[in-house]
Amino acid sequence: MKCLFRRRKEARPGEIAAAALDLFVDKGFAATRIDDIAARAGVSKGTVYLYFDSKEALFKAAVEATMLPALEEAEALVADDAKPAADMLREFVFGWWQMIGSTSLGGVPKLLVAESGNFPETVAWFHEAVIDRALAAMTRLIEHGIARGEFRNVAAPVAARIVFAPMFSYLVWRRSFEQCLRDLPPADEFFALAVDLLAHGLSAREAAK
Amino acid sequence: MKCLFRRRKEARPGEIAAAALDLFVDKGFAATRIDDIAARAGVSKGTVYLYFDSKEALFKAAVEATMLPALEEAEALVADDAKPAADMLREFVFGWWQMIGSTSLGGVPKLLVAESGNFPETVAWFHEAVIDRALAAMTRLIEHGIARGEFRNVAAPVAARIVFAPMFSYLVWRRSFEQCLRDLPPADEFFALAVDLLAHGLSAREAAK
Amino acid sequence: MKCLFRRRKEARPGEIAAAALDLFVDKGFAATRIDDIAARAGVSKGTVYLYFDSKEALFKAAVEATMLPALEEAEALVADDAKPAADMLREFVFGWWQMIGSTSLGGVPKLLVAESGNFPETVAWFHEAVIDRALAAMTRLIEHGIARGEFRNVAAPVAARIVFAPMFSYLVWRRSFEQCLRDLPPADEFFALAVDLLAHGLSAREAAK
Amino acid sequence: MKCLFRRRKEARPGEIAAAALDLFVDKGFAATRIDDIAARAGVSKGTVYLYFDSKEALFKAAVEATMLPALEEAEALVADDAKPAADMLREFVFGWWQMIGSTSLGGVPKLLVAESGNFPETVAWFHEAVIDRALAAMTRLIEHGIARGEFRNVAAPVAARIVFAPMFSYLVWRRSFEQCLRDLPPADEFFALAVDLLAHGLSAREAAK
DNA sequence: CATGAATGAGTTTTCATTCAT
DNA sequence: TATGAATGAAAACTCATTCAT
Repeated sequence: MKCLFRRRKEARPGEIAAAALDLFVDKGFAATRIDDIAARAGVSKGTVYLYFDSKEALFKAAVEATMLPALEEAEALVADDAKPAADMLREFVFGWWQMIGSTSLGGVPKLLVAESGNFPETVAWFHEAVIDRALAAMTRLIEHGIARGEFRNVAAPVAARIVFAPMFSYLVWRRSFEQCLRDLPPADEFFALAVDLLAHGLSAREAAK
Repeated sequence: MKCLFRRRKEARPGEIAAAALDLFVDKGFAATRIDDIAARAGVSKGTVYLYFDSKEALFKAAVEATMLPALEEAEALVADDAKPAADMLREFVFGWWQMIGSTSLGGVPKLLVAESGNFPETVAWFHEAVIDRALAAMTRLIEHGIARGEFRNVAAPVAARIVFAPMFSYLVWRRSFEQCLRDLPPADEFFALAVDLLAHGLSAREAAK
Repeated sequence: MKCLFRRRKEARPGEIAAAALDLFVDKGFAATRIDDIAARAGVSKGTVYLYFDSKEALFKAAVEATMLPALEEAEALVADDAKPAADMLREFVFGWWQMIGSTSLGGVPKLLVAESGNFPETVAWFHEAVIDRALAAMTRLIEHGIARGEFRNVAAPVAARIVFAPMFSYLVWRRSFEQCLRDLPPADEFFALAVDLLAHGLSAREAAK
Repeated sequence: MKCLFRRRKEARPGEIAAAALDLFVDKGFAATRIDDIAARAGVSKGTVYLYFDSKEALFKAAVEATMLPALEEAEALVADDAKPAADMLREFVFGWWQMIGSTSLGGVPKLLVAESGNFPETVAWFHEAVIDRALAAMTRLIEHGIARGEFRNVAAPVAARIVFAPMFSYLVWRRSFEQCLRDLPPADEFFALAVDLLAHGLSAREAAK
C-alpha cells in the first residue's frame, strides 16, 4: 500500500505536466486555466504550485519534460546504416509517424507555433534540441544518398527541410482542422505518396537521362 | 481636404482590422490587448468597439476581411492554360509566394492553426473558402499534367496536399521561428528546390524507364 | 413650412424631456442610455447636449418640466367648496386619477422612489412642490369635514397620508408589476371601495353610537 | 477557534448577499458597485465572484435569500383564530411592522419597484412568493370578518389590497424620503390610525344603521 | 442648430497566485 | 504534502460627453 501511494506521489509532477500539455495543445496557453489543468490531473489548484513556480514554468516544463524522453528514442531512428537511402527515408518517415507523430507528442509543434511569440526561449530550446538535430540527421541521410550515387547532388540542408515539410504539415493539419477533415487522406496513404514523390524527386536515375 | 478626411473615416474599420490581424498573428488572440490594437491603429479603445461588437467579432472580421480580396486575386493565378504542368506548378508556387505568402496575409494560416481550438467557425470558414478552393485548383493542375502524359498517374488530391506542404511549412516556420532562423534558406532557393523535387517526383519520364 | 419647422424646433427640448421621462420611469436612470432618449425623441445624441448640460440635468428637467404644468391644473381640483367632505374626497380621488394618475405623469412617483438615493435634491424639490402641497390640501379637506361635524376628530395630517396611501400604492403597483397583474382590480373598482372605506372610517356617525 | 472560523466561512455568501441588498436598496442596482458590496461585506471583489456568478445573479440571490426565511415566520402571523377580525387586523399590521416592515427586509419592496423594469423574473417571483400569499392571507382575514357578521360584505380581494396600501406606502415613503420626513408620523401613530380607519370603514355596525 | 464619430474614465469580470489550515 | 478560499491586478466592455464638420 505504502508502495503504491509513494509511486502515485512521485508521479504527480509528471501527471500534471502531461495534463497541462494536452490542454495547452488544445486551447493554447492563455486560454488554458490552471483550474482545468488541476482538474484533469486530479489534484487541486494549490498542488500545481507545489511543483511548478508559475504557469509559464509549467509550460516550459511540460514541453521539455515530454520531449526529452522521446528525443532519445528518436535518435535511434537514424542508425547510420549502409542501406539504400530511399529505404532509409521511408523507414525514417514511417518510424517517426508511429513513434512520435501519431502520439500526443505530435501536438508539440502546433503548440510551439502558436506560442512562438510568447515563449521565445522555449521555442529556441525546441529548435536547438529537436529541430536542428532532426535536420542534421536528415541532412546526413541525404548526403549519404548523394555519396552513394543514389540521389542527385542537391543542397542537402534545403532538401532536408523539404522532406520534413509533409511531415510537419500533416501533423499540424490533423490537429488544427480536425472538424473539417472529411478528406484529409489517412496517414499511410499520405506518407506513402510523399515518400514516393520525394524519393523519385531526389533520385539520380532520372536526372541521368 | 474634406475628401482626404472622408477617406480616412471610411477606412477606419479596415485599418483597425489590419492592426488587429498583425497583432493576433504575432502574439495570439488572448495575448493581444484591445488597447494595443487601438494604439497600433491610431485610435482609442472606444473606437474599436464602434466598429466591432467584441474582440471575437474583431478576430473573425480581421481574418475574413483580409482574406476575401486576396481570394479573388488568387483565383486568377490558376488560369487553365495549355502550358506544361511543371511550368504551371512553378508559376503557381512563385506567384503565390509573391502575392500572398510573403505579404502580411501569410500570417493567417499560422494564426488559424494557433486558434483552431478557440474559433472553430472561423477555421471552418477558412477551410471552405480558402483551403478547399486551393486544393481543388492544385488537384486540377495535377490532373491536367496526368492527362497530358506529363505526370505519373498518382492520386491527385493527395499529391495536391503534398505540394502544398512545403508552402505551408515555409510560411509557418518563417513566422514562428524568426529568432532562430540563421539557416532557414531564402524563399527563392527553398521553393526552387521544392518545385524541382516535386516536378521530378511527379514526372512520368522516370517511371517510364 | 417655415412656421411648421419653427414650431418643431422650439418644441425640441420638451420632446426630449418627455422621451427621457418615459425611459427613466421604465428602466431607471442608470439603465437609460442617452442614445435611447435621442432615438425616442427622434434626434441625434449631440442634440440632447444642445439643450441639457448633462444626463443628471436632463433628469431634473424632465421631472420638473413635466410636473409643473400639471401642478397648476391639480391645484384647481381642491376648490374649497361648502360641499360635504365625503363628496369632496370622492371627487378629489377620481379627479386626480383622471388628470394625473392614469397619465404618463403617474410614473413620476415610482421614478423618484427608485432614484431617491441618487437625486436627493430632485426628491426634495418634489416633496416640497408636490407632496407637501397635496398633503396640505388633503389635510384642509379633512379638517373641513371635522369642522362640519361630518368626520371624527382624528389627526388630520396623519389621516391625509392614509388617504393618499391607496392612490400612491395603486400608481406604483400598476407601473411595477405590469406583468403579473392578472388580478389587480380596475381603477374604478379599487378607488370606489377605497373612498368608501375611508369615508366610512372617518365618518362621525358610527363613532356617535 | 476552529469552530468560529468555520462558521465565518460558511456565512460568507449570506454576508455578501446582505451587504448587497442594503446597497441595492439604497442606491439601486446600477449605481451599486461590486467594489462597494465587497467592501461592506469585508471581503475582496474576487470573493464576491467566488459565490455569485454575476452582479445580476447576486441581485436575485440577495432578494430571494433574504425573503425566504422571513416568509416562513410571516406565515405564522396569520393563525386562523376565532378572534374578532378587527383584532386580527390590528395584530397583523403591528406584527408585520415589527417583524418585517421595520427591519432591513422592509427595503425589498422599494428595491423591486425601482428595478421592476430590469428584473422581470425576480419581480415575478416576488409577486408569487410574497405578494400573492400575503394578499390571500389578508383576503381570508376579511372573509372571516364578513362571515362573523363583523365586517360589511365588501369585495374581500380588493379590500385586502386597500388594507396593504398604507403598509406599503409607509414602507416606501420612509425609505425614499428620509431626508425630507420632518413630518412623517411615527409608525405607531400612523398604523394605529390606519387600522382604526380601516376597521371602522369595514365595520358592519355603521352600515346597519 | 444638428450630427455622429471619437474618446477615455469607470465598471464588471476573470484568473494566476498566495497562504492559513 | 495537499487543499481551496481569498486576493487583486489586468483586461474587456460601456457609455456620457465632446467637437469637428
